[in-house]
Amino acid sequence: MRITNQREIILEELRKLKTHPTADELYEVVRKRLPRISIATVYRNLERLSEAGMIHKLEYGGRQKRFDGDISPHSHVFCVKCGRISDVKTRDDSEILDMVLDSRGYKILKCGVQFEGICPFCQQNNRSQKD
Amino acid sequence: MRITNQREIILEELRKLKTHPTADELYEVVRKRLPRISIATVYRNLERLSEAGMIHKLEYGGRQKRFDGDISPHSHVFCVKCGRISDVKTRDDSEILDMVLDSRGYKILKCGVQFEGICPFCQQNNRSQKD
DNA sequence: ATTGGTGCAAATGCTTTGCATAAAG
DNA sequence: CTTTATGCAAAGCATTTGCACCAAT
Repeated sequence: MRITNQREIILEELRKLKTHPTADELYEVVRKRLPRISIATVYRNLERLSEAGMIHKLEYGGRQKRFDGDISPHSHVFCVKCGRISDVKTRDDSEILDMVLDSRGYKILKCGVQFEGICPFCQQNNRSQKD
Repeated sequence: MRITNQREIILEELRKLKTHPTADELYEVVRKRLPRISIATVYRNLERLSEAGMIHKLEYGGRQKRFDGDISPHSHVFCVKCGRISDVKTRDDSEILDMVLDSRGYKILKCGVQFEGICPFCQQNNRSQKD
């Protein structure tokens, strides 16, 4: 994979953010350093980087995809009100595969626990940040 | 929730299918019984029914949502090649919440294990059914 | 009678693509 | 010099919405 300026800065900025940004949120951040970058470039690079396993693509709640520059093993909670995603610390992940009794002939490549809940902000406000 | 003909038949047909259909796949099936039904009605009802907990909405892989008329506790595998979703039998689900060490102030509403893999069909063909 | 649901078509919103140009190796 | 990536604008696709009409309670 060719190292372009755009690719480098996208990765760098994503790694700085702890917010699991959407593509357009990251685009706004990257734009401060590369004002002429296209949103298409951001999408294309996030795709390439996640294929390469250098970042994680998070798909929750049927909304916008979110991206995580931290690829160390951890789980996520999705706030059903505002769509925010946060980290969840859990015990060892590998126990999960031991739970499988019948996978119907699938070759299982990966597994993960996904949580849904209400984030601290929405608990206080009893409504969404973004709705 | 009012019981309309459309709503009844959508639920009935979804419960018959073991394939975790997308909204448009279900639309094609329902259309055989209600030729004048609109895809919007299918979407609206799938939404209402899943809010009511009568069906499950499955969101995997950033593709089309899939729906499951079987709400008994079970997990799913998503085939990364063709997008098919199948059931996975696992041991008791409640152990998962016990795995949480730190949920960052979120009130956790639900949790689930998600698996990704290659379905038997794609293993044989070494390519996707739909690509 | 009143509320909620439907069908249709148009709109939305996120994401992807075609194409000509530019940069990387 | 040969890929591979970029920027731009347009297209794509799943889903949602506005609105007038219809049906269920």
